Amino acid sequence: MTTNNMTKGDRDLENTLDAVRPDDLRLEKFLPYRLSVLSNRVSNAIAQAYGERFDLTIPAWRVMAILGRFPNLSAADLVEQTAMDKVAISRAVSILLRNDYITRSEDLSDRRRQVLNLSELGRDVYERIVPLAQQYENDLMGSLSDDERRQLDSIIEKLMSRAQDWANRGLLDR
Amino acid sequence: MTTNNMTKGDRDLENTLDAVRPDDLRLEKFLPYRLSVLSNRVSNAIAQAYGERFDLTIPAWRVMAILGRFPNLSAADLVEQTAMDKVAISRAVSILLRNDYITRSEDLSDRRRQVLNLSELGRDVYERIVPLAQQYENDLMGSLSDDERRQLDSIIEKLMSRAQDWANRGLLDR
DNA sequence: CGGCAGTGGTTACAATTGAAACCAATCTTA
DNA sequence: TAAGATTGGTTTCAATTGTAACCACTGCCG
Repeated sequence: MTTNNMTKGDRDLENTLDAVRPDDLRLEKFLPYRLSVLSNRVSNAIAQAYGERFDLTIPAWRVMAILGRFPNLSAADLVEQTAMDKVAISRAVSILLRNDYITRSEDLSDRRRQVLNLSELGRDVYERIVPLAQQYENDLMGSLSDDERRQLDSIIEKLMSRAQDWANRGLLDR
Repeated sequence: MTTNNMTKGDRDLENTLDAVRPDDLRLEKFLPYRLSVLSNRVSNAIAQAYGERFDLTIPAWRVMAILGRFPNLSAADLVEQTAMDKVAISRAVSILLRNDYITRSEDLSDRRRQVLNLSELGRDVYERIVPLAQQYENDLMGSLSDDERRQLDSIIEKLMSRAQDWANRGLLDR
């Protein structure tokens, strides 16, 4: 999968959209590219729905989604749960505080920590968004067969852990 | 947007990470979220590889990937091929020109258009990146079974077209 | 105790991205 | 052929995001 065995002459022939060189990269079939396009399309559609209705960014909504299930978390706990970074969490939290969607209280046993929770209002919003989110997901999943749905789960899991490996010890030499 | 059918008592029980309310959203199983995390991990790893070695952003590399297969395209053609927007293309092109990876020439039949091509240098780089890109892809795909690989292709296609529909006529009322 | 390494969280600043305005060339149509 | 509409492409400005520095507090070790 390394060398490119074409002559220069071959190449010169190809100056229309139909010409495809054998060893070229077919971007539209390249997994990282497809993932990125797919993910952006999905995220943008959903971000728009959240944003319009509730003045929430996606990171802010993620924080709510976690706090909805797991009360009394600190920002550091959220970092762990969401794979978002410190700063993103901090900004999301400040949006949510501004909207009165969450409350923040001191942790007396460690005065650096701040314990976060959904407020009454926040829980209301949470309970209205969850079905909306599920509707989007159902709509997506609705385009798949049962078999595909099952496989997708395991596929994502595998790809995710492989990509995670890259992040730790980089791929290749490096 | 007011009611909340849990009692306060219910809620107070749940202050550990193990507590899960039945109708909550499980973010870690939520497809849009997983796609986003996966795509970011993959893109970041690859962006780093391209960037370090060749001073290329991902958009810039995408432009090269298309020009490698399809010579003599204009920026507008690239927009069509890549699903990137005008501005992103324009910026990518200017990076590539600065690096002497592509050439730009007037289209005499329409003096608004500028015809783009890989330069000699650009083609060299292209031919070195293609195997690198394929190596990343193979590594990812390597974690899947043959069956999964086949399915993934069709799954992505379906999800993509569903998400595309959203972009056109928005999901739900709106 | 007193210092100092590590943690929780925010702030400041630079780089990236997106939206809209913009300029120049072309096309349309009267 | 002149006026307005359209297209190709760039620039500008605001919003978003990432990185690094930073402050306050805790915990550890002498």
